[in-house]
Amino acid sequence: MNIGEASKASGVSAKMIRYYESIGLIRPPERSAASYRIYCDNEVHTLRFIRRARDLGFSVAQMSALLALWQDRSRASADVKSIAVQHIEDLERKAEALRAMSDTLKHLVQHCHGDDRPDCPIIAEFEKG
Amino acid sequence: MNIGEASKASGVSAKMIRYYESIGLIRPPERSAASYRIYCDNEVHTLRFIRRARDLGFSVAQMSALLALWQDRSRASADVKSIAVQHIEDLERKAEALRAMSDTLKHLVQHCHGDDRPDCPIIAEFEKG
DNA sequence: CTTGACCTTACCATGATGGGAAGCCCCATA
DNA sequence: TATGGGGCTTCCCATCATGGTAAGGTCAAG
Repeated sequence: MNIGEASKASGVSAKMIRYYESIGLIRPPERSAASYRIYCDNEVHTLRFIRRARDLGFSVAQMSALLALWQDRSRASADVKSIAVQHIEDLERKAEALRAMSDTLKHLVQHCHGDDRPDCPIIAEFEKG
Repeated sequence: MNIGEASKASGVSAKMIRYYESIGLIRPPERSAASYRIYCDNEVHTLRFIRRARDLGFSVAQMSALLALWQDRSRASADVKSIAVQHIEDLERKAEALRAMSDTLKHLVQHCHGDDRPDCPIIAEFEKG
């Protein structure tokens, strides 16, 4: 299977597959005589694992840890859980920060008449001492 | 006022002040004989404006538009409002995406016993076909 | 054999920020 | 007056995950 097919089968772009290989997240695959990367189902399986983790916002470093745990038959589920819990906290902290910004802005927007006049509480807020 | 003092007075790091200048968000200030940047209250005022907008998550491009509107005495508040409304939508979309990720993960975490056993629905989710 | 689709590597860009090095400058204190 | 420490300058590099592009090799179908 060429990289294009592996990409389609896994949902990870060819570009990112090469990138993940270059940073050591995945192992270099076999190569054809013409230096084409050749993937087997096993590797596509790994790529799908990566895609799912990535879709949940895990960083490359976290994915690397998760992959190691995945391949460790004697892993403790507690180890996986602690990575996930940590990540949930990160996600919630970030979501909360965004929410706080949008709440502040919504408040300002509500008080902006939004017409042809220059008077604007949003600008006033940014300008204030 | 040197860049360090302007930084303290505005809450924008010296590094970022130089960066904002380099990309044209702010005008190059006067220079001393020794090429030191010299800022006056006016410029610090602008920097504070920038910091407030940045703290609400506006991009440099948006801040540039907001600065132009700020300095335009005949602006329509509708123009400011529309930038803000657009940004609120962006923020909410991003917050929602993070929230969705964390909800999915929380669900998985709840079903992970998190002990010494390798059995783990989080890993299982990433692995599944 | 040609053509088009695919692959390879290598480099550049994003956005906002920080880090660091090399060198110059200014002020206060000994 | 000399010196030391801290601040300033520019320039380059790194982040993080991703995309783009260019130059060149390869493969398969017609």
